[in-house]
Amino acid sequence: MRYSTLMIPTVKELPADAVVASHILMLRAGMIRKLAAGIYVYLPLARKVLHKIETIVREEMNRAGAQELLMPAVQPGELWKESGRWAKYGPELLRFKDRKGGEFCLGPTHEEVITWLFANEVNSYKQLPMNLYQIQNKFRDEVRPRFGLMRGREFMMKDAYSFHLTREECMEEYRVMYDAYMRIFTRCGLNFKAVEADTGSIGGSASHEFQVLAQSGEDAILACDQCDYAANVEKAESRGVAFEEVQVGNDPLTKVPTPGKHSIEEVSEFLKVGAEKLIKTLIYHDDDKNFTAVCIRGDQDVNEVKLKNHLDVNAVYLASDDDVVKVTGAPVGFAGPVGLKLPVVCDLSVKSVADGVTGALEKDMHYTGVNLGRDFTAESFADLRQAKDGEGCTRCEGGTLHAHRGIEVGQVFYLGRKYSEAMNGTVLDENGASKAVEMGCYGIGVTRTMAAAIEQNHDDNGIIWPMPLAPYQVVITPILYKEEMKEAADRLYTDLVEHGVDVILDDRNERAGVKFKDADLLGIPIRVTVGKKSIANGEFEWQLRRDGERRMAPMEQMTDIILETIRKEMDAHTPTKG
RNA sequence: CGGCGUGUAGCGCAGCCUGGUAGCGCGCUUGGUUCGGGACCAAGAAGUCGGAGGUUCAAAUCCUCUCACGCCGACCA
Repeated sequence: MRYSTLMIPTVKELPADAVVASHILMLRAGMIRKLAAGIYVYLPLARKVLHKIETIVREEMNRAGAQELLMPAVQPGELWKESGRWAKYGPELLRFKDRKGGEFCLGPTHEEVITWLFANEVNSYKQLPMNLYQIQNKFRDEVRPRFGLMRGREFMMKDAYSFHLTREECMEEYRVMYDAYMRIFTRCGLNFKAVEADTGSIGGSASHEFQVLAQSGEDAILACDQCDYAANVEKAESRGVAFEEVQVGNDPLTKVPTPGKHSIEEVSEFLKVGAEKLIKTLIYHDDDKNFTAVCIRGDQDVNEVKLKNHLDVNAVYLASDDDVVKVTGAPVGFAGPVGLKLPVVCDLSVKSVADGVTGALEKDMHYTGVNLGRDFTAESFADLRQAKDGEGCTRCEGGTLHAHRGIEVGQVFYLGRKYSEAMNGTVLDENGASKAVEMGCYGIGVTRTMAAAIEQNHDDNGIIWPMPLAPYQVVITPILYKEEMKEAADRLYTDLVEHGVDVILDDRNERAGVKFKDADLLGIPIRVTVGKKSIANGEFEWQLRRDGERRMAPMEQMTDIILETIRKEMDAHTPTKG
């Protein structure tokens, strides 16, 4: 394309309300414009990148045997009531009524619709397995959209749903999708990790997230340096302070005054005992205000996702100050399991505390010499603690977990029969018996993937696209678009176009500096500079955006060199045959 | 949802405290000189000062309400 005909409104100044690199750079490079909070227009350059991501996604999904379809963004509330999510999904579900007062929503995801379709159209086990996907805009009314495309309200997503007669077949498909995702993100040229994850509001029981590693990522990940174990911290396990056997001491249970000391640090310092001798007691409640006391060693933190799963509730909330007073009889800071009239669940770390210290359910008082089993009992034990950087790996010998930040660009779920049972997703098996099918679902945030690619690939001058995602592979920059420079640039441009290269000819009547700055900002991987002196020597000057190093090439070889460079760059991101 | 903040030309901002002609930079248009890392000169176009109500002779400026947007936070006893 000729630059002069393209709509690429670049801007020099930093956008006022953008914070992260991808947001700033997409605004500056003329890729996106905000229409409303978390809602963006994708300008031609962004649309091209999205097309490239979509193409990779389609190729790999098709290769894995999935079929593309397209479902409506507008969905009847009826379906959501049937699945139970009309009530459960919360305010993120954008609801509205049609003229007849019928309830609808904008689809944040499509389990309901796909299951409806499946229930109506598929009747026999002979039609299984089946995997259907679409690429479509989703709407989630996020509490706080932020960081440009990283957390938008309307965003492009590839969502796939698979149906199987047995759990085994479903898990097999899960593995196929996992592999397809590995190939997709590899082909996108991204540095990413597949990590074990919690299943969240979608439901189900097995899940991996695909996280693009970047400092600005919203997710925290722990990954082993020895084996391939990696998990979202929400889910991560570590070899930490779990004890099989309860440690019991001999000190008597003693009530001691601890005036005004309510934090772990304060109590620890005041009583001159380490935080690992304290048993922290936190009061949580669920949506129905059922209270539970959670005990954990003082130097550890509760992982609320693990707690939520252990209690098998929709959500857990730390009790308010008032509620704490109501259920423990003492202000915040003095809760303890001894004599507490609430169900107590303990993290495994509590077993390691002998002669511990806890709140005494009385203002300004703590107990010392507290022993599990002797002074209090737990209703249940579970791994409820937050795993931390530097702790041991539970999956291998000697491995250590390290923290990373990640941007979740994809997730695969094993759903089981959650939706099929709720919505008549059944087939007849070979014995003629009706069976609810096993389902999996598999998502990729297409627009977020674009943002993540920029987070991972940029410098002070702009974006540095990996070749597979670059909106254009080559930009030809004539110092002046006239006379011999124009002729040489035009010839090279025509030649590259004929060879199928995605190329921009910067034919604008701008000074060279302007064109260079824009080329860098847009992040085009290869730039050919057409200058008077070099073409007088029969040469083009060219460089890679990645290293900026200037190279010279005989004019007649330029096309071949570019084709070869593109090929190498693409090969570098081609997954090994599998 | 809570806290803080911001809405003035397409973008970035000043003006508001102390009411009285709406301004600067970038961008845009026209002409000219330039031309290897965001040129220069000259002349222009462009704003219901987020919206509604109020105070006042007079409101971008003061008051009330409202909308939109952004940042931070969402509790570890």
